[in-house]
This record gives sequence, C-alpha cells and structure tokens, in this order.
Amino acid sequence: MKEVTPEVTIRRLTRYLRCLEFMSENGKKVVLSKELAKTCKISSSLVRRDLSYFGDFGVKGTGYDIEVLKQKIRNILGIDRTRNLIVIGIGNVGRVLLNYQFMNPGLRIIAGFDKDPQKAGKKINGIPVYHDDKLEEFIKNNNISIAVVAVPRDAVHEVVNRLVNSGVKAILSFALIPIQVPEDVVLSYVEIESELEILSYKLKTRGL
Amino acid sequence: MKEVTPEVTIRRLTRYLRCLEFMSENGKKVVLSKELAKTCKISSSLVRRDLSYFGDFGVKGTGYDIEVLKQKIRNILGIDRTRNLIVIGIGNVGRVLLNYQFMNPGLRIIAGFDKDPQKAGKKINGIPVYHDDKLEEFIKNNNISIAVVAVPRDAVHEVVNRLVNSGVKAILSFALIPIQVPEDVVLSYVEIESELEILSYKLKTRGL
DNA sequence: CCGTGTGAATGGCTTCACAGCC
DNA sequence: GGCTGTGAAGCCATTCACACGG
Repeated sequence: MKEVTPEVTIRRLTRYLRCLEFMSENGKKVVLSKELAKTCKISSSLVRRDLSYFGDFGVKGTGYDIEVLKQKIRNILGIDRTRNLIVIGIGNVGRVLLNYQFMNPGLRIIAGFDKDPQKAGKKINGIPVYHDDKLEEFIKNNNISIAVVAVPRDAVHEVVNRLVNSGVKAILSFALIPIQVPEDVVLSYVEIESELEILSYKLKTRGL
Repeated sequence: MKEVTPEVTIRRLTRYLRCLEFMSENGKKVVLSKELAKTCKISSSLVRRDLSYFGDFGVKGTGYDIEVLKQKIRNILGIDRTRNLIVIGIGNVGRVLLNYQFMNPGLRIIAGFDKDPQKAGKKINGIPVYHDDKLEEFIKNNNISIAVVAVPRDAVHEVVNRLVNSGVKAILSFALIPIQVPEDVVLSYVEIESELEILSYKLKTRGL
C-alpha cells in the first residue's frame, strides 16, 4: 500500500485487466504474478509493485484470485460504475466505435452525433444517432463522462471547444492535432499512425 | 548526441512530428523548443534532450527549421523510405485503415485480406482486397514491413502465427489479447478500451 | 542577447532480495 | 515450500543551469 501511483502503473493495470479477462474466458481461476508478468512481458516484481499501490489483493504462497483481481482493477479504474460515452462523428471511425464490444459493461456508448442529417434519426448497433446541433442539449441532460471525437481533422478544434463548454471533462480524440483544453479537462489520443511509426523505428533499429 | 535512446523519446518524436506537420500547414517556418514543448505539454529542456539524442538539428539563438526537423524525424523513424503495409480483416476497423489518410507518404497500405469471398476482388480507396488464402504468397512476393491485424478476437491468434511464419517482423493489433511472438518480431496494440479506462481513472481521481 | 545542447543533479520507476504468511 | 508485499538499492529519465554559438 503506497503513496503516489505512477501513470505508467495505470496503463499497465489496463493491460493486466485484458489478460485477466482472457484468462477467465479460458476457465483459469488463480494467477501468479510471474504468469501475469510473462504474458505482459514485464517482471513479476513490477506486477506485484503495481498492484501493491492499491492494496493486498494476493494470497501469499498461492497467487491472485482472478475474479477478485478483475473486480479490484475495475474499481481502481472507475469502471465498476457506469460511464456514459458519446461519439461525435459517425464516419468510418465512429461506426467502429458504435459497434465496439467493450469487455467492461461500465463503458457504455449511449449516443452518436453527426452533422449529416441523413445519419440523424438512425440507429447503429442499437445506439441512436442524433444531429450535431443536439449535442450540447444531450450532454447537459444526460450524465456524460467521456466524449470520443471521430470527426475530420479540420472539425476537431470546434467540436472539442463545444464539448468543453458543455462540461465534458474527458475527451478521446482520433485525430492527433494539438488542442489546448482547460486544466480540469483530460484529453488523450488514439494514435494509429504514431504506433505504426514506432514499429517502423523498431524495424529500422533491427536493420530492416 | 547521446548513447542510448529511451523508448519514451521515440513516442514523443511521433508527437513532435504531428505538431510540426500541423505548424507547416499553418505556414510556420521556425519553431522554438519552448513552443513545441507547450503544444506537447512537456518541458522545453526535454524537447531539446530528445532531439539531441540524434544530432544537432537546431540553430542556437534561433530555434529549429520546421521542414528540416520534420525530415530528420522521419529519417529517425524510418519512414523516409517506403513501408508497405497490409491489413488483415476488412470489417469496420479494416475499412477505417484502408481509408486512412496518412500524414507521411512512407506509410503505404498496399493490400487488404479477408476470409469473406464477397470482399475479395474489390477495391477500397483504391487498395485491392484479396482472399485470406492469398496472404502468405502476397507477403513473400511483396516487401511487407508491417501487418495490421483487424480480425475478430478469436481469429487473432491464428492470423498472427501465419504472419510470423511468413516472415512479417512488425504487427499492429486492434484486439488486445495476449499473444506470444518470437524475439525478433515486434507486436504492438491500438488500445481503444484501455485509453477509455485511463480516462475513467483520471475522472475518478478528480472526484467524478 | 537569445535559444540550443549538455554535464551534473535530481527525482522517480524498476529491480533486488528477503521477511512474512499461507 | 512457495509466493506475495516491500524496504533498500540501482538505474534511468527528467530537470537544472550554464557554456557555446549565431
């Protein structure tokens, strides 16, 4: 049980959660830090250290109960409660998101928004799509924790500003363009091109 | 000019590149480490340190020439040459990728693959889609650096094994399930759900 | 004079190694 | 006996502060 938790630890926690979900699907009940470490390609002491920031979840001599650990991590991440999400921009990326099967029921997309009137009024995977001009009203009337921005590059700035002004505190963007948001708003990115570039770099360092 | 480059530096390099691309679009020619730092929300000394691992790209008293710096970073990342990519699985995610407009011409998707015979023979965004059973042959006949896996969860394992056996050395997966690959193969993930979980965590630490 | 590049110092993440408990 | 949880050590990334060059 420690003081300050490094951000990298949180990122690894999500990785552990994916591994644990996979293990329970395969009927596994208990896991050792060593096993979790191997699947995540890190050291077992780091796994134990990461988990120890939040409590004593393991049993000495035995390991970790997978169901218990999953629930603990969900609790730490704040996805044991329901997080209502919205998606802005129902193009190719937006459609992927509306069809996304989340492993955790806490993450729930409850609406999509698009400027195209043709798309408004329809449902995708059971999720209603509204016209863009209903955005602010919807955010205020519903309990929106997180918004995902999947609009074209040149519309990102405007959309983010509208989200911030409507009180959204967490935004995930698919377009990696620099945006300034207030201190109390968290902004992160899904960086497909960057990930590919990092792979390219690693190939290069291996002489390929 | 330093010895070993931390992996985080490479990740930040891709971020700098996005910022620089954005700046040149807006007609900017020269940038200070301080400006780059501000848009990336890090310290200016870290920007300078990151760049100094690879050479003296700046001009003392003046800053960095944006075009020069872009080219240097592309060179470091190994995307100054052409990287031929393929996408396996042409569902929603696969379609996003084939339609993806890369900022860097070095990254080039040259084919898609799918098990569905209906999809084979068509083109998406000018990129040919082949039947899955042509995968190995195509990899061997073309110069494939990187493969992107966008198949359903339960097919990932098999696809990754086939890629590895065909000689692919870098794989980007959209399904975050644990896979073992040989030492000389780089595997990374696009983790949409994990990013959302991290946002949820940050909201929670802020009392939301 | 101004901003980069970099030794030196700092701070924080990871590993080590073992005490404690099942 | 075996594995977790954790002080202490080690190591590596970041910051500091200033010499250097335009």
